[in-house]
Amino acid sequence: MPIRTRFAPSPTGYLHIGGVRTALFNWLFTRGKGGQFILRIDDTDSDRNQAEALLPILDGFRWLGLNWDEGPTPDGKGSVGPHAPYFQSKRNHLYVEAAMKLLHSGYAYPDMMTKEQIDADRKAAEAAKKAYVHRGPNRDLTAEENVRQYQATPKALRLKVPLGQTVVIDDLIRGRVEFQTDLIGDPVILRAPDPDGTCRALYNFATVVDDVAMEITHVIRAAEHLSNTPVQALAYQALGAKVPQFAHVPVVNYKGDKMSKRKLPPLTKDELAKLRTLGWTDEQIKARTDLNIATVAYYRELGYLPAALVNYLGRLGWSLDDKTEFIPLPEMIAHFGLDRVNNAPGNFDQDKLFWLASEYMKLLPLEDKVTGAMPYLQKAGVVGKEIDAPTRGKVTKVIEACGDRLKLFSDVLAYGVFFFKKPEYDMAAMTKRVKKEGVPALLKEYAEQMKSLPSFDKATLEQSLHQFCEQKGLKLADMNHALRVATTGVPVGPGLFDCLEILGKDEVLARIEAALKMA
RNA sequence: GGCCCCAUCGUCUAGAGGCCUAGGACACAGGAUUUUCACUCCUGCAACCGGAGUUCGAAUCUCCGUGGGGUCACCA
Repeated sequence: MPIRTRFAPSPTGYLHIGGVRTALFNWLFTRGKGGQFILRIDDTDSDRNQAEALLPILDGFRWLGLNWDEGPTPDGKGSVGPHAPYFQSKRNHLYVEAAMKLLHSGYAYPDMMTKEQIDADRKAAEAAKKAYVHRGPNRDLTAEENVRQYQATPKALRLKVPLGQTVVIDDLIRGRVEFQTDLIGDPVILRAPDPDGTCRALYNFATVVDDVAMEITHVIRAAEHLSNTPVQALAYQALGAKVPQFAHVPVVNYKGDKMSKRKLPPLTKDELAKLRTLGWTDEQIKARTDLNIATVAYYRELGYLPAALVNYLGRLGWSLDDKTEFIPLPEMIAHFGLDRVNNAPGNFDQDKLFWLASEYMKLLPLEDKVTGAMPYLQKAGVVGKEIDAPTRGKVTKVIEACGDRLKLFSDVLAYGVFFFKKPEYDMAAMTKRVKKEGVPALLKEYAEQMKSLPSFDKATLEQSLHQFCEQKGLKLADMNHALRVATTGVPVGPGLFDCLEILGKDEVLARIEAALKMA
């Protein structure tokens, strides 16, 4: 039997880091074993703007390279696969059907107790410091009688939890976990009818019905679902279906707290500042409620390589061996196994992700770096929408000059905006490097010399500056700093001679002149 | 509160009784190289939650604590 796993995101409008990690484990597991990975949309309680809220999730998956064999169509409007539709909101009739089957076979019963009664019982149990275990009176009636009552007055349908049993879950990550059925209240599987007459299923039941229908063999999900598992296992049994293998992966924390998708941490001042330097306006930032350190979109906007995020997330809670950190996707697919997934929750560490991003960037071909960095220059407004050959050529040179300094695509702005617009002078650096005793005169003199240079390539420039310094009895560093700040405005950047060559003679001379006016 | 899960450097992890003086990586701190920064290369800092037990021997097994988390909905 082929391995089939699934990931069931809710259309929330963004792809959460923790969710991706879980999805990735599912995906890796099937890709390594030749199975199928299914995307099923868990939209039972929200039907408004569904496609719109789903798209960012599908886009995120595509960006990361996590493809699905069955699930929604790329536009999020339809379904592809033998078990369509893959939207739970479109599958309610199947849940009702399954619930009716359980009612007729005596595994489920209509609960005639009123909400008031249940609440009172619950309070009484709490007062007595005992666990409240719901058992509706109808569970002791015959199936025929329950069917009759349900047809007369449809109420919420509950699963009849067997008494005095032990449910054993052999979890692929946790090992053997046992639960006593006497502590599990009869769960509602189908709600009482809505005003319009539809009876909607509850998550715990819908999931089981879908997993059975879609022939899911391995349920790999977040550890928070472990407590739901016995109820679901009971539902499988009642349905007469084979219980799948379960694997509960540890949750992802952030600074020690759960990186919950329900309470996304707000952007910090630094993170906001970062986006602003990329050319984002406050309105644009505010409009993107999905931008947040816990969402995939945030890293995408900052110019992280998707391969780095995948590598990072794959290593969070799973290890290949005692030393390997850099694990490209093909290797991860080949070696991933649930047996090496950790039990303890892990903390999401932006530093390590950043480091991996730089490692992947180092290996990226120059052309790809150019393509990846271009949108940032465009967004900053220093490069037009249409990229002509000279522009692309210049950007290529800039990226090349940036070298390993470029860790994220957005770094092109940090290290290279001044190639595309007049420098914004860092006054502290100006004071330190240019407005110094004797420096303006030296700059002026060297500028004169540059005018007569036979060519303005970096080798010639380097040689000429060395010569100049030697004649003047200066250290190269002195002129270097002064020239850098005078021509780029800032104290850090690509190699000086790279900068000068890319800027070109006319621009360099003009900038030195401008800087001297300020000095 | 009941039930369930978890517990090694600040962080991610290796470790399935002797290979552990606890290894690697990120971060951090020093240093080397260098025209700044980045890269690279060295070096350093830094952990088995506590207590009993089992054993010749325990980070590893057992029990009891402690701490953290999850879950107990006609939410997902």
